[in-house]
Amino acid sequence: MPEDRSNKVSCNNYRCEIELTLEIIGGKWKALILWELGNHGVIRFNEFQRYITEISQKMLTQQLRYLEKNKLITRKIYPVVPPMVEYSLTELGKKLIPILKEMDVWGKDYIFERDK
Amino acid sequence: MPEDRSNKVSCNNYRCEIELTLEIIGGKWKALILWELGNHGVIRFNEFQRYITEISQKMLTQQLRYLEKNKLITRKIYPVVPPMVEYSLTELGKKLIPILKEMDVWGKDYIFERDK
DNA sequence: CGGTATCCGGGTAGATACTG
DNA sequence: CAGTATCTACCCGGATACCG
Repeated sequence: MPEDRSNKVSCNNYRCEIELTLEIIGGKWKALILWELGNHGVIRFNEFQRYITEISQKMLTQQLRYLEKNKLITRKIYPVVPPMVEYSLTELGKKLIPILKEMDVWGKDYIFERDK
Repeated sequence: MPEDRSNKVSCNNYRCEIELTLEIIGGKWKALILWELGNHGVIRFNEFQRYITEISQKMLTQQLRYLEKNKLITRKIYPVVPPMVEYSLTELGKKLIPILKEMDVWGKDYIFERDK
């Protein structure tokens, strides 16, 4: 799975933790997934598809696996028929939410200031 | 220049300001460039190449143009020989630095917690 | 319901050469 | 010094089909 760059983080200098953080929340979907989990607490797979309507099944699965592997979310499987899977934030993942909030605030201010 | 996505930000819902912010600081180099500007104040083109040794000339130019176009940095040209160009943060760009700092802090904590 | 597998196009980023 | 120009490789993400 090419999504998993956790072993090839290009850390050559002291600045690399920003690069690391950006690798984890970067890309088109991961921050949005974390944001929704921050808002709703627990989300099932098909609920994600309703919250983030534009995402494909493949990308959703791929990004959820990436976030799980990097310990930002947990995946809880209920052995029922039909299958039921719930996703939620880990403690590490929860610590990211304030940063996402600030990015949201900055983005709103940016639009306002840029267009003045 | 395909770097410029400012006209095709995929904003369909209320969450899109995170997406917007991520488009602006996302990718491999932009956050790093802003971070260096936050540290040093004013940076010349070839100084960037010393601070961020892995970046190619092409990508540096491309990313600087993108950031300038989106009003996060200013480009000051001195009409001298040899040419001298200085880059610095705009007010909008400066507001981004605290977020980058927090991403740096989160990244360090993440490494620590993840490996426990 | 919650996934996998496979194919495919387009854009990102690298290498190299050249320039005012 | 501070860039352009061009050519190329790779991989991200979309579409579609299938499965336990």
